Amino acid sequence: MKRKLTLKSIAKELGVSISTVSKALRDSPEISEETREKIKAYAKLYNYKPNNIALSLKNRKTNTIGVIIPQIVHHFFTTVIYGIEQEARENNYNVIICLSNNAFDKEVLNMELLANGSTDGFILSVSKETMMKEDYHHLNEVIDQGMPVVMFDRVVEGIQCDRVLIDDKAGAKKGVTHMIRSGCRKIGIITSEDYVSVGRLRTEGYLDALDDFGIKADDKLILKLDNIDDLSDKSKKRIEDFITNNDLDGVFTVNELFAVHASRVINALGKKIPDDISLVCFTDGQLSEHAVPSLTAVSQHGEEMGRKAASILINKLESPEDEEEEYSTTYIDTSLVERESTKEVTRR
Amino acid sequence: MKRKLTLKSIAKELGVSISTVSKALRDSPEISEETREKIKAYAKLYNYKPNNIALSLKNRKTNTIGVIIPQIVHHFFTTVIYGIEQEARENNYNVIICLSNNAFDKEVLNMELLANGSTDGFILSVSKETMMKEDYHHLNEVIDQGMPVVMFDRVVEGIQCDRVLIDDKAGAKKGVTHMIRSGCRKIGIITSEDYVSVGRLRTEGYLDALDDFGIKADDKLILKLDNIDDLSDKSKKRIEDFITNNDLDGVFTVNELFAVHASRVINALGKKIPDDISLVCFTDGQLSEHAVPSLTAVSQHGEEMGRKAASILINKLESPEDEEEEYSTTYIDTSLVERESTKEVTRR
DNA sequence: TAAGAAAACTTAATCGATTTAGTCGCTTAA
DNA sequence: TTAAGCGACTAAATCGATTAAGTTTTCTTA
Repeated sequence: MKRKLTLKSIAKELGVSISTVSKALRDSPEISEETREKIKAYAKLYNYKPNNIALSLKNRKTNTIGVIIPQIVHHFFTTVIYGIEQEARENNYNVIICLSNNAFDKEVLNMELLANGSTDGFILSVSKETMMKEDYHHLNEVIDQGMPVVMFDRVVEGIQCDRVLIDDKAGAKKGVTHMIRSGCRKIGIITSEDYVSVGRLRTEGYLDALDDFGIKADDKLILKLDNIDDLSDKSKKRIEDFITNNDLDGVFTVNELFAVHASRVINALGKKIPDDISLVCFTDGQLSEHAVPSLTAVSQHGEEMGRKAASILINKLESPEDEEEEYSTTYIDTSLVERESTKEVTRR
Repeated sequence: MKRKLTLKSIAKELGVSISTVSKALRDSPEISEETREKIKAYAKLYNYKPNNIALSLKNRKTNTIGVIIPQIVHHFFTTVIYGIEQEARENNYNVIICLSNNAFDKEVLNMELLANGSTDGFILSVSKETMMKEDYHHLNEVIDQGMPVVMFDRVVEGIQCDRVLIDDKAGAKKGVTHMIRSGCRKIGIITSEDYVSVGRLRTEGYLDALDDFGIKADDKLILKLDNIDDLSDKSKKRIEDFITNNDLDGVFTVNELFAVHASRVINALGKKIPDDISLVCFTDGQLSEHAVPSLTAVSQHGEEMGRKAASILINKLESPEDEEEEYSTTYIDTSLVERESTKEVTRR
């Protein structure tokens, strides 16, 4: 096992000082052509690579972005990470990913951990528990220490940071509008409790769309489940009852999972999608694409979101410290992917 | 914006030396009770946390595991990461995740990057391109530098490292055996070209199962697609032809995607699952669970795999350096999840 | 030819922590 | 009386790199 090369070991081997080696490798004009070439040749031959940790310490800069997300086992987040990765790589940044598992304590722990020198800034989507607790001291702490934070998707108010959001309201409106245009008049929504911001906003979009077409909203047609990330047996049951007991001609859901189960229930009732009931969901993932029938979905463009968040963060990191602090909110547009679960809109 | 506390700033504030502060915080008996209490109180009040980067440099240990995977947008890998995360957290390690995107160059780049001081060891699943190229110099390099490596899922031979594998062959055999027991006699397999190890092994398991029941294998019933991670239009077409042109009563696929498309094709042909054709796939993910009909699947236990890989790596990292080097290969068992796409096995 | 400049290096400080090897004053035993 | 011993600290080296501030040595040039 050979030990890694360091400036010191190279210096010793070639009989020069450490700083000569360092300068030679960085093409300093202070070092003679001859010495420079010799050192560079040696370094190349033995594949010298500077130690990142030492550089981070010296420069007080890690060139690393910390990403904290509720859960990775979620297709949307994986696409966001992919976007962050891309943008980071292009700008010579690394990415450290930590999972909060939707738990407040773990989110706090992770942030403290990464804040102690491991990262220059954060990109995060707050956990559900944090949203319920409304305790953001960990966020304020790192911001206080001068680390920029960019929140995405699940954001909270009152924090000094940039925000990148899916335009949930407009997206939901887009989906529901499509259903109305294709002929639906009694559209139900399967959403989450209001404390999950995305649930609330998507519900608003749904109501907006109805309003635009002069359709009166009906509370009975709004089903609020308590967990947007899973599909518990209890939730399944509630979806079944919801669809069975309301004579709907369209169902909009705030995620794929709810939609897939709705599809199953509709099927079991002997009704046809989309002829009897249309189905549209928020989030365009594997399930929407491959379900039978495939689902018309509001696509979230997670990759673009990740790229945007990373680009904003890197920009903050590279701009002079004492610049006027301003925080932006960016909306990432959604698009509607039409598939088999909706009827065609006939345009005149 | 307040600057982070350092030992230096605390020392200055309290009028003692840096080493006194360090020792006091680590409860050294060298420091008097009184001084110790004073320093600890101050540190607690202002929430002092040591700088991880400095510690890493000093200790030549980062307590970080580098994970390199082909792609995160893949449910199986996300579960593995989850397992790694868990085990790492419990042992006070951090996890850095990097994506290779199935590209050789990026895999090399990532490893070099992380090897320069950022991590103590690696957990990786090699990219498809690396497997095709059979170029493993980047792996040998980090191993040469004394960094332990654990390979999982997609492993290659001839590298000095531990391995954690899904028992692909046994798993496939389990799935196919189940189909045979439930009455299938003409079973086709949709797999990948042989250079992808998991594809090859699963094909072997399929052949084994047939052999056990004295069913003669038929090359025409084996469809080898060239990309196991995606479902290209070309692959779709080949699946369609494969199912249409062979009068199968069972189809086994090496992943979910192939199965979902097979299901669609079978449906379109007007055949019933499982009455006319049974369907079993490797990998128990979202698609198998939520498809209609839901798919009987060979479950891979990714989380267990991740935990195991992390535990092996951490063990290596914590054991004395000069210990006899031995490399293990661990198989993670699979289990069969029976769902709607297969008939029940009638036992006598 | 001697002072000044330029070339080519080396020394040492620094980042933030740990740790070994001192230092200094005070007590205690021979 | 004095050296040894001890308690309570501090100084300095170290991890691996960068860089400002020296130090030589050689070359110009008045």
